[in-house]
Amino acid sequence: MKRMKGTLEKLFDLLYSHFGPQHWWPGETELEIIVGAVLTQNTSWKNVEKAIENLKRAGKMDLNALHLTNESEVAKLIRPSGFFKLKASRLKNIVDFLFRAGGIEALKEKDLHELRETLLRIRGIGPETADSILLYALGKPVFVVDAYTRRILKRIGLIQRENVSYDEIQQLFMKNLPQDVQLYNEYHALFVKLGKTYCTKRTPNCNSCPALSICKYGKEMAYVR
DNA sequence: CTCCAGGGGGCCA
DNA sequence: TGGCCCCATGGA
Repeated sequence: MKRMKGTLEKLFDLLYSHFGPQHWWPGETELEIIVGAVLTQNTSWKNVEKAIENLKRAGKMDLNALHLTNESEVAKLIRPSGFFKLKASRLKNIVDFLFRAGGIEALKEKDLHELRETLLRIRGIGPETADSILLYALGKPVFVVDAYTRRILKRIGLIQRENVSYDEIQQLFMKNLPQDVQLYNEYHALFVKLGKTYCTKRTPNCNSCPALSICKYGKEMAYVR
């Protein structure tokens, strides 16, 4: 992997000037962000919204309430987000952890590296979910890599292989950009925006993309072999 | 009808 | 490690 200081900043500027600030994560509270991070695993955000709305309406978007609610009841409420039994179990795992940790606020004091490792040990919390929680709920400078990120990087030619690891992509950004929470927040959100709008699987070329300069720009260079 | 969506874990070579 | 399969609803 080559060094590419400057390149990623320019890509960010192109995205930001085209789409503007994204005001992420789409959730009102830290708990809601964490819940959303689990529910959106391989699931469209539209379906996640319905599940979150169900939880709110039932008065369950609250750490204590959620902790006291049994798993099958949670499963019933989050049904629209798919994989509902699996996700009810995963939600219970993270909620129990938060409860035992003394609440979300208490987590912010912990060492970032140790906290990430701890989150990754929870069943159902993988790298993307952990990093989403760290960045968007806890305000830690961690770059989130998701399916859109991969697809966009691949399409504009910044990565060439199909099997570039999560950590490899994350390091690409974190080693070449300042460790800035607000920058990482916007960058990932902008990738999702571009991904949802013009870089889906159903739009395999960039011809309809108004941010075409991004594609042309990326294709001139390859950074990850 | 088929394909896809802001993953993660288990299993096997 | 790396590839496959499973989990499941709702929209295109």
